Amino acid sequence: MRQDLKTHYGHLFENELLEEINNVSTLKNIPEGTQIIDVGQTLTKMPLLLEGAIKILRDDDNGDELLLYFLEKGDTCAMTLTCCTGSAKSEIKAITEIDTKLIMVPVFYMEVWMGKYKSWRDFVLESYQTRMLELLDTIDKIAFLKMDERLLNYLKDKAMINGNTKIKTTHQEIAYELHTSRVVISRLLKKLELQKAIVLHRNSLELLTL
DNA sequence: TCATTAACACGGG
DNA sequence: CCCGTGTTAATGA
Repeated sequence: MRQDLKTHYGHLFENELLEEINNVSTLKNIPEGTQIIDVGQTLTKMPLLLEGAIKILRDDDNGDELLLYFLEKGDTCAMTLTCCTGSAKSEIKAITEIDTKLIMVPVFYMEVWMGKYKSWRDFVLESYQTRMLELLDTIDKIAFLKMDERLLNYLKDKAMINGNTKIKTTHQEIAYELHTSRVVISRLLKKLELQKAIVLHRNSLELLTL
């Protein structure tokens, strides 16, 4: 784990901090499609991503969901950052998008390191800033883009994260994450296929334009 | 006009 | 058969 830390966070944190992280954290390998955090769950550890990707979803009252953004390597969970003091509950749901390797840090150390290490403070603040911008970007898309543009955007994000233009998903799953109905997704996907932007298969599709 | 809902047929695993 | 997919008709915003 020490080597993993060095590789992914060595350029951010000084050796002393890396050593502390190493001493108090646990390394986890989490398979694709695993729910890591649920709404209402109390957060006791904060994740530092080494490899893989996690999708962050917001649940509404009816059990409907909406994709907020993806976390990739080097990212951390902003939700954890906001409720590191006390024992606040999570407002979001986190599910691994692909196989993911991450380090879990007990939230107790978050505060300690905030005062002790400038590099940690900078990292937390910058993460917070980045997540905020991602959120704004998502809000912009929901507010100003039509569903067909959002769909294409979503597919490109997926392709980017998987490092592959072949995307393994169903129309229904896309519909949930973009918060619309499957009929719409099916129709739009069909349209994209006619435009030669994608190729449709069962349980997967392939992106042709990047 | 366009999204949603329900309903149905098709077909692959 | 079960489920994902493609399509349509009715309804509503």
